[in-house]
Amino acid sequence: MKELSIGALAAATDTKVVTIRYYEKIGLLPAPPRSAGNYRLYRQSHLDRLRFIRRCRALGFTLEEVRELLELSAETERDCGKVDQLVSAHLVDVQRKIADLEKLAAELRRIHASCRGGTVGECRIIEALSP
Amino acid sequence: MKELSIGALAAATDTKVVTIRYYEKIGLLPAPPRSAGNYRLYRQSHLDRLRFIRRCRALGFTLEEVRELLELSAETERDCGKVDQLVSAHLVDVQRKIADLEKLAAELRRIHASCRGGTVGECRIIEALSP
DNA sequence: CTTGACCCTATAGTCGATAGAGGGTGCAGC
DNA sequence: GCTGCACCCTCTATCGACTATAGGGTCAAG
Ligand SMILES: [Zn+2]
Ligand SMILES: [Zn+2]
Ligand SMILES: [Zn+2]
Ligand SMILES: [Zn+2]
Repeated sequence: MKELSIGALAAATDTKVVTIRYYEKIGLLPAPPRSAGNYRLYRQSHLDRLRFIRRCRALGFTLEEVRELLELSAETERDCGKVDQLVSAHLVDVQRKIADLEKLAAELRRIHASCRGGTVGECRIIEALSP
Repeated sequence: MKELSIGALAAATDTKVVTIRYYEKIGLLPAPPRSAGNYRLYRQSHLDRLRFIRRCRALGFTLEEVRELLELSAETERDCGKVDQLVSAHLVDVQRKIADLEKLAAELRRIHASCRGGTVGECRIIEALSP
Protein backbone atom coordinates (compact mmCIF):
# COMPACT_ATOMS: atom_id res chain seq x y z
CA MET A 1 0.00 0.00 0.00
CA LYS A 2 1.50 3.31 -1.01
CA GLU A 3 -1.44 5.69 -1.11
CA LEU A 4 -5.08 5.41 -0.24
CA SER A 5 -8.06 7.13 -1.79
CA ILE A 6 -10.56 8.55 0.65
CA GLY A 7 -12.85 5.61 -0.06
CA ALA A 8 -10.09 3.11 0.70
CA LEU A 9 -9.22 4.95 3.91
CA ALA A 10 -12.90 4.96 4.84
CA ALA A 11 -13.13 1.21 4.28
CA ALA A 12 -9.95 0.59 6.25
CA THR A 13 -11.18 2.47 9.29
CA ASP A 14 -14.92 1.83 9.14
CA THR A 15 -15.58 5.52 8.73
CA LYS A 16 -17.78 7.27 6.21
CA VAL A 17 -16.14 9.32 3.51
CA VAL A 18 -18.01 12.44 4.56
CA THR A 19 -16.83 11.96 8.12
CA ILE A 20 -13.21 11.92 7.00
CA ARG A 21 -13.73 15.15 5.09
CA TYR A 22 -15.42 16.53 8.18
CA TYR A 23 -12.43 15.64 10.37
CA GLU A 24 -10.20 17.40 7.88
CA LYS A 25 -12.37 20.49 7.91
CA ILE A 26 -12.25 20.80 11.69
CA GLY A 27 -8.50 20.25 11.69
CA LEU A 28 -8.45 16.85 13.33
CA LEU A 29 -6.96 15.04 10.36
CA PRO A 30 -4.34 16.92 8.31
CA ALA A 31 -5.21 17.71 4.71
CA PRO A 32 -3.38 15.16 2.57
CA PRO A 33 -1.69 15.86 -0.75
CA ARG A 34 -3.84 15.64 -3.87
CA SER A 35 -3.57 13.70 -7.09
CA ALA A 36 -3.51 15.31 -10.53
CA GLY A 37 -7.29 14.96 -10.60
CA ASN A 38 -7.63 16.64 -7.19
CA TYR A 39 -8.27 13.41 -5.28
CA ARG A 40 -7.04 13.15 -1.69
CA LEU A 41 -4.13 10.71 -1.32
CA TYR A 42 -3.57 9.32 2.15
CA ARG A 43 -0.49 7.62 3.58
CA GLN A 44 0.16 5.32 6.52
CA SER A 45 0.40 8.24 8.97
CA HIS A 46 -3.14 9.31 8.10
CA LEU A 47 -4.37 5.79 8.52
CA ASP A 48 -2.74 5.56 11.97
CA ARG A 49 -4.09 8.90 13.06
CA LEU A 50 -7.61 8.17 11.85
CA ARG A 51 -7.59 4.79 13.56
CA PHE A 52 -6.57 6.53 16.78
CA ILE A 53 -9.41 9.02 16.39
CA ARG A 54 -11.98 6.31 15.70
CA ARG A 55 -10.82 4.21 18.61
CA CYS A 56 -11.19 7.21 20.92
CA ARG A 57 -14.63 8.01 19.51
CA ALA A 58 -15.69 4.42 20.06
CA LEU A 59 -14.72 4.91 23.70
CA GLY A 60 -16.97 7.94 23.86
CA PHE A 61 -14.34 10.68 23.96
CA THR A 62 -15.53 13.95 22.48
CA LEU A 63 -13.65 15.29 19.48
CA GLU A 64 -12.11 17.92 21.77
CA GLU A 65 -10.86 15.20 24.08
CA VAL A 66 -9.54 13.35 21.05
CA ARG A 67 -7.74 16.48 19.96
CA GLU A 68 -6.01 16.69 23.34
CA LEU A 69 -5.15 13.01 23.31
CA LEU A 70 -3.63 13.41 19.85
CA GLU A 71 -1.53 16.34 21.00
CA LEU A 72 -0.41 14.53 24.11
CA SER A 73 0.42 11.37 22.21
CA ALA A 74 2.80 13.37 20.03
CA GLU A 75 4.86 14.57 23.01
CA THR A 76 6.46 11.21 23.63
CA GLU A 77 9.03 12.49 26.15
CA ARG A 78 6.50 14.07 28.42
CA ASP A 79 5.20 12.43 31.58
CA CYS A 80 1.98 10.55 30.87
CA GLY A 81 0.11 11.98 33.88
CA LYS A 82 -2.08 14.18 31.72
CA VAL A 83 -3.13 11.25 29.59
CA ASP A 84 -4.02 9.33 32.69
CA GLN A 85 -6.01 12.28 33.98
CA LEU A 86 -7.91 12.75 30.72
CA VAL A 87 -8.92 9.12 30.65
CA SER A 88 -10.08 9.05 34.25
CA ALA A 89 -12.01 12.29 33.79
CA HIS A 90 -13.76 10.71 30.85
CA LEU A 91 -14.47 7.58 32.83
CA VAL A 92 -16.18 9.80 35.37
CA ASP A 93 -18.22 11.35 32.54
CA VAL A 94 -19.34 7.91 31.46
CA GLN A 95 -20.13 6.73 34.96
CA ARG A 96 -22.22 9.81 35.62
CA LYS A 97 -24.18 9.21 32.43
CA ILE A 98 -24.77 5.62 33.47
CA ALA A 99 -26.00 6.69 36.90
CA ASP A 100 -28.38 9.22 35.34
CA LEU A 101 -29.75 6.63 32.96
CA GLU A 102 -30.16 4.06 35.73
CA LYS A 103 -32.37 6.52 37.56
CA LEU A 104 -34.44 7.09 34.45
CA ALA A 105 -34.78 3.36 33.87
CA ALA A 106 -35.92 2.75 37.44
CA GLU A 107 -38.51 5.51 37.20
CA LEU A 108 -39.71 4.27 33.83
CA ARG A 109 -40.09 0.74 35.17
CA ARG A 110 -42.03 2.04 38.13
CA ILE A 111 -44.34 4.09 35.93
CA HIS A 112 -44.74 1.29 33.47
CA ALA A 113 -45.64 -1.21 36.17
CA SER A 114 -48.39 1.08 37.42
CA CYS A 115 -50.50 0.70 34.27
CA ARG A 116 -53.63 -1.38 34.94
CA GLY A 117 -54.96 -1.19 31.38
CA GLY A 118 -58.22 0.46 30.39
CA THR A 119 -58.61 3.81 28.69
CA VAL A 120 -56.06 6.57 28.41
CA GLY A 121 -58.25 8.57 30.78
CA GLU A 122 -57.71 6.01 33.51
CA CYS A 123 -54.10 5.16 32.69
CA ARG A 124 -51.68 5.60 35.56
CA ILE A 125 -48.87 6.26 33.16
CA ILE A 126 -50.47 9.40 31.84
CA GLU A 127 -51.33 10.31 35.41
CA ALA A 128 -47.71 9.88 36.44
CA LEU A 129 -46.62 12.18 33.64
CA SER A 130 -49.13 14.88 34.58
CA PRO A 131 -48.31 15.83 38.15
CA MET B 1 -53.22 33.09 39.25
CA LYS B 2 -54.99 34.20 36.10
CA GLU B 3 -52.23 34.69 33.58
CA LEU B 4 -48.53 34.04 33.57
CA SER B 5 -45.77 35.89 31.78
CA ILE B 6 -43.23 33.71 30.02
CA GLY B 7 -40.79 34.35 32.85
CA ALA B 8 -43.32 33.24 35.46
CA LEU B 9 -44.13 30.13 33.45
CA ALA B 10 -40.42 29.42 33.12
CA ALA B 11 -39.94 29.75 36.88
CA ALA B 12 -42.98 27.56 37.58
CA THR B 13 -41.69 24.72 35.40
CA ASP B 14 -37.93 25.06 35.80
CA THR B 15 -37.59 25.77 32.11
CA LYS B 16 -35.63 28.49 30.37
CA VAL B 17 -37.58 31.25 28.67
CA VAL B 18 -35.89 30.54 25.35
CA THR B 19 -36.82 26.88 25.64
CA ILE B 20 -40.49 27.79 26.02
CA ARG B 21 -40.32 29.93 22.91
CA TYR B 22 -38.56 27.06 21.18
CA TYR B 23 -41.35 24.64 22.12
CA GLU B 24 -43.84 27.10 20.70
CA LYS B 25 -41.88 27.42 17.48
CA ILE B 26 -41.81 23.67 16.91
CA GLY B 27 -45.50 23.39 17.71
CA LEU B 28 -45.21 21.51 20.98
CA LEU B 29 -46.74 24.26 23.08
CA PRO B 30 -49.60 26.27 21.55
CA ALA B 31 -49.00 29.96 20.95
CA PRO B 32 -50.75 31.82 23.79
CA PRO B 33 -52.68 35.07 23.44
CA ARG B 34 -50.70 38.28 23.74
CA SER B 35 -51.01 41.34 25.94
CA ALA B 36 -51.37 44.88 24.61
CA GLY B 37 -47.59 45.15 24.73
CA ASN B 38 -47.19 41.89 22.76
CA TYR B 39 -46.19 39.81 25.76
CA ARG B 40 -47.21 36.14 25.83
CA LEU B 41 -49.90 35.42 28.42
CA TYR B 42 -50.16 31.83 29.61
CA ARG B 43 -53.02 30.10 31.39
CA GLN B 44 -53.34 26.96 33.50
CA SER B 45 -53.64 24.73 30.43
CA HIS B 46 -50.26 25.88 29.20
CA LEU B 47 -48.76 25.28 32.61
CA ASP B 48 -50.16 21.75 32.68
CA ARG B 49 -48.99 20.97 29.20
CA LEU B 50 -45.50 22.35 29.79
CA ARG B 51 -45.17 20.41 33.03
CA PHE B 52 -46.12 17.27 31.14
CA ILE B 53 -43.50 18.00 28.51
CA ARG B 54 -40.80 18.70 31.08
CA ARG B 55 -41.63 15.59 33.04
CA CYS B 56 -41.32 13.51 29.87
CA ARG B 57 -38.06 15.20 28.95
CA ALA B 58 -36.69 14.49 32.41
CA LEU B 59 -37.47 10.83 31.74
CA GLY B 60 -35.43 11.02 28.56
CA PHE B 61 -38.24 10.90 26.01
CA THR B 62 -37.39 12.67 22.76
CA LEU B 63 -39.54 15.60 21.74
CA GLU B 64 -41.10 13.40 19.07
CA GLU B 65 -42.02 10.84 21.71
CA VAL B 66 -43.39 13.64 23.86
CA ARG B 67 -45.48 14.82 20.93
CA GLU B 68 -46.98 11.34 20.61
CA LEU B 69 -47.60 11.09 24.33
CA LEU B 70 -49.35 14.46 24.25
CA GLU B 71 -51.56 13.35 21.40
CA LEU B 72 -52.36 10.06 23.09
CA SER B 73 -53.08 11.71 26.41
CA ALA B 74 -55.74 13.85 24.72
CA GLU B 75 -57.66 10.81 23.48
CA THR B 76 -58.98 9.85 26.88
CA GLU B 77 -61.46 7.26 25.58
CA ARG B 78 -58.91 5.28 23.69
CA ASP B 79 -57.30 2.12 25.06
CA CYS B 80 -54.00 2.92 26.75
CA GLY B 81 -52.07 0.14 25.00
CA LYS B 82 -50.18 2.57 22.81
CA VAL B 83 -49.06 4.58 25.80
CA ASP B 84 -47.83 1.42 27.43
CA GLN B 85 -46.00 0.48 24.28
CA LEU B 86 -44.34 3.86 23.91
CA VAL B 87 -43.09 3.78 27.47
CA SER B 88 -41.67 0.28 27.20
CA ALA B 89 -40.03 1.07 23.88
CA HIS B 90 -38.37 4.03 25.54
CA LEU B 91 -37.29 1.91 28.47
CA VAL B 92 -35.58 -0.36 25.96
CA ASP B 93 -33.86 2.72 24.48
CA VAL B 94 -32.56 3.66 27.89
CA GLN B 95 -31.45 0.14 28.78
CA ARG B 96 -29.56 -0.14 25.51
CA LYS B 97 -27.79 3.13 26.20
CA ILE B 98 -26.85 1.91 29.65
CA ALA B 99 -25.48 -1.35 28.25
CA ASP B 100 -23.40 0.56 25.68
CA LEU B 101 -21.99 2.87 28.33
CA GLU B 102 -21.22 -0.05 30.67
CA LYS B 103 -19.08 -1.54 27.92
CA LEU B 104 -17.27 1.75 27.45
CA ALA B 105 -16.71 2.11 31.18
CA ALA B 106 -15.30 -1.40 31.45
CA GLU B 107 -12.94 -0.81 28.56
CA LEU B 108 -11.87 2.56 29.94
CA ARG B 109 -11.16 1.03 33.35
CA ARG B 110 -9.13 -1.70 31.71
CA ILE B 111 -7.12 0.79 29.68
CA HIS B 112 -6.67 3.09 32.62
CA ALA B 113 -5.41 0.31 34.86
CA SER B 114 -2.78 -0.60 32.30
CA CYS B 115 -0.85 2.66 32.75
CA ARG B 116 2.44 2.09 34.57
CA GLY B 117 3.51 5.74 34.57
CA GLY B 118 6.57 7.06 32.80
CA THR B 119 6.64 9.00 29.55
CA VAL B 120 3.88 9.28 26.99
CA GLY B 121 6.07 7.22 24.69
CA GLU B 122 5.90 4.30 27.10
CA CYS B 123 2.31 4.80 28.21
CA ARG B 124 0.09 1.79 27.73
CA ILE B 125 -2.95 4.03 27.41
CA ILE B 126 -1.65 5.65 24.27
CA GLU B 127 -0.63 2.23 23.06
CA ALA B 128 -4.13 0.90 23.66
CA LEU B 129 -5.57 3.75 21.63
CA SER B 130 -3.18 3.16 18.72
CA PRO B 131 -3.88 -0.38 17.57
C1' DC C 1 -38.21 60.60 33.82
C1' DT C 2 -34.95 57.38 34.27
C1' DT C 3 -33.39 52.94 35.64
C1' DG C 4 -33.58 48.19 35.36
C1' DA C 5 -35.97 43.96 34.90
C1' DC C 6 -38.41 41.87 31.80
C1' DC C 7 -40.10 40.94 27.11
C1' DC C 8 -39.93 40.76 21.73
C1' DT C 9 -37.89 38.95 17.02
C1' DA C 10 -34.35 37.18 14.19
C1' DT C 11 -30.17 34.95 13.40
C1' DA C 12 -26.32 32.01 14.33
C1' DG C 13 -23.92 28.56 16.94
C1' DT C 14 -23.29 24.02 19.59
C1' DC C 15 -21.79 18.62 18.58
C1' DG C 16 -20.90 15.00 15.46
C1' DA C 17 -22.00 13.93 11.93
C1' DT C 18 -25.32 13.02 7.57
C1' DA C 19 -27.71 14.19 3.06
C1' DG C 20 -28.14 16.22 -1.33
C1' DA C 21 -27.11 19.11 -5.40
C1' DG C 22 -24.33 19.63 -9.16
C1' DG C 23 -20.36 18.65 -11.08
C1' DG C 24 -15.38 16.29 -12.27
C1' DT C 25 -12.23 11.89 -12.63
C1' DG C 26 -10.77 7.35 -13.83
C1' DC C 27 -11.17 2.91 -15.54
C1' DA C 28 -13.40 -1.26 -17.82
C1' DG C 29 -15.73 -3.03 -21.69
C1' DC C 30 -17.34 -2.42 -26.42
C1' DG D 1 -13.00 6.59 -29.18
C1' DC D 2 -16.92 6.27 -26.34
C1' DT D 3 -20.03 5.09 -22.92
C1' DG D 4 -21.30 3.75 -18.46
C1' DC D 5 -20.36 3.52 -13.87
C1' DA D 6 -18.11 3.99 -9.48
C1' DC D 7 -15.80 7.09 -7.28
C1' DC D 8 -14.32 11.76 -6.14
C1' DC D 9 -14.85 17.05 -5.60
C1' DT D 10 -17.12 21.42 -3.18
C1' DC D 11 -20.87 23.70 -1.06
C1' DT D 12 -24.82 24.06 1.54
C1' DA D 13 -28.41 22.41 4.48
C1' DT D 14 -30.24 19.36 8.04
C1' DC D 15 -30.72 16.62 12.41
C1' DG D 16 -31.99 17.26 18.06
C1' DA D 17 -32.60 20.06 21.70
C1' DC D 18 -31.39 23.70 22.83
C1' DT D 19 -28.27 28.12 23.82
C1' DA D 20 -26.42 32.70 22.74
C1' DT D 21 -26.28 37.19 20.89
C1' DA D 22 -27.85 41.53 18.83
C1' DG D 23 -30.90 45.09 18.70
C1' DG D 24 -34.67 46.53 20.05
C1' DG D 25 -39.68 47.36 22.90
C1' DT D 26 -42.56 47.39 27.59
C1' DC D 27 -43.53 48.28 32.22
C1' DA D 28 -43.38 49.39 37.11
C1' DA D 29 -40.74 51.54 40.93
C1' DG D 30 -38.36 55.32 42.68
ZN1 LIG E 1 -15.45 12.64 28.17
ZN1 LIG F 1 -52.26 2.41 31.04
ZN1 LIG G 1 -37.04 6.92 23.70
ZN1 LIG H 1 0.52 6.15 31.20
